[in-house]
Amino acid sequence: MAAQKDGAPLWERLERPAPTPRQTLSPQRIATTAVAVADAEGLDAITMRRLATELGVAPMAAYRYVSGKDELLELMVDHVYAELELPPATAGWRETLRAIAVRTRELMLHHLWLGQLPPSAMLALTPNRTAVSECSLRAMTGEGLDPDTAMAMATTVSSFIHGMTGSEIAMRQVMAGQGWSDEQQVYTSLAPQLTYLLGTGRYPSFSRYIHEGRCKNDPGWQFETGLEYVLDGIAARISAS
Amino acid sequence: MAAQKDGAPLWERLERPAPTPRQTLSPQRIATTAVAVADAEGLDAITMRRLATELGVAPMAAYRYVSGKDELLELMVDHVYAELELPPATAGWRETLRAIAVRTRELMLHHLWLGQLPPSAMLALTPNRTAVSECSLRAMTGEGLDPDTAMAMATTVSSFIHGMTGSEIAMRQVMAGQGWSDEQQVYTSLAPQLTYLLGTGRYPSFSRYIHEGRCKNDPGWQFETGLEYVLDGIAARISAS
DNA sequence: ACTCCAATGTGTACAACGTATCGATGCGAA
DNA sequence: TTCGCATCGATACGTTGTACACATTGGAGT
Repeated sequence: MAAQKDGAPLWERLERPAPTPRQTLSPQRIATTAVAVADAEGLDAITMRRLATELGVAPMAAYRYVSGKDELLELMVDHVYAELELPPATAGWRETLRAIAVRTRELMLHHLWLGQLPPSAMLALTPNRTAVSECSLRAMTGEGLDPDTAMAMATTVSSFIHGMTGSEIAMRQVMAGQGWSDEQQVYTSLAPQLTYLLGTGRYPSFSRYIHEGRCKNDPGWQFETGLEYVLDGIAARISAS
Repeated sequence: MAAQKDGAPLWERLERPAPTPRQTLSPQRIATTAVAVADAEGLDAITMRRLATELGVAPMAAYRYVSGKDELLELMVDHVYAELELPPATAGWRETLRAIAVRTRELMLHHLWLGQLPPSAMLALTPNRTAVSECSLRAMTGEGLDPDTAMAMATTVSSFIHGMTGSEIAMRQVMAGQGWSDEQQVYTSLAPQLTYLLGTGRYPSFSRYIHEGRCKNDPGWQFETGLEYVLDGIAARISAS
């Protein structure tokens, strides 16, 4: 618990003036370099030691600013979510949710490690992340919905985003881990698994999709198609009330 | 690569007869004990060493059956997905998808570690897991949809399931990590973060939900409500075609 | 201008992890 | 019985997160 001189949460500590102007280290610098490393080499490259060397500093130095690796990840999450540009308050609920969905997916694809976060960092209540929830929640309550329904709708879209993009990221991750660059190459290099399973003849529909599907290589199409399904379902409930 | 005497995938190796009847160890026994440990103490408790002591065996013994920790996780995943009872082929697409959704959620809540899997295990193509995909895919193709659309619809529901249940699990995980048992206690013990953020006044809609929402403590309601939204959206597309 | 003290970064250390390597052992075929 | 191989044991290495104690610094109060 080296980081907190009192019990205040990370974000409150962050907003009061820097304790001392001397520092070669700061939460900002820690966050940006950690994000740079994670973007370039994946989440596994994020090591307290690696971070320290990257900062030109002793292994334990960063512990003055984050209480441990979990808080480091929270810091990174909040840092990248600042990139996400929120739609204006004048936009309709559907445009708002769609924009947030598309941009969240882009954000996650720019920072693949967002798909591998441990539970604590996954639902960490960071300011910039909460701002996104606030934005979609406001869009729904503007339709005159009660808070519970509004939240359920926003959460539904959010769950779809993270589920869909999460598996898209997992796919890329596995690809990158093997050095496969082409997505078609995955289906042929994953072949030992795939051809065996399909060869059992127990998965006819799945097999048919593999052989006849045309959009296998386009996660973007799957994402936007599915997103419209979800938004349609929500729209039906709104117009019905 | 101690596990494969040839390059065959895990599941193919599994189905040919046991190499030798002597063994005190077997993939089955490894899977069941590993799942038992993970269920009781979380995924972090799954250690090759811990697994070995639990099996009453030397630390490296299990490497004879799985090539590493990743394959161990795949084995565990496939093992628990065998529990999932699939709806009959006679059921309609909506009943099929709903049943799979509800039961997948139950499965994940019975095995919380399913929400924390690394990317490789997350999208691992295991037999029992593929059987689930096959089932929902068959339900959709039965509606006369082309393979791509059928897959997009099945994937949409699947993404919703994993996104929603994933964050529900993350919540429980954080609770369990702190020893909080009551869910109401989370909202008051998460207070340092929450009250600070809400105190800034920058999140009015979010704040209103926290204070006025009534279903905050019922993830089951959120799940089933959101699921109906998603299914409604899909139904609209099916009847429109 | 000098002192002091809290804030800051350093150095060392430990337990636990995944797993490579090699040696011991015991079963089944000959 | 003997051979050979599948199986399991023992030991070891490099890496991880982080606890702990120490050195250093720079500004506030005298």
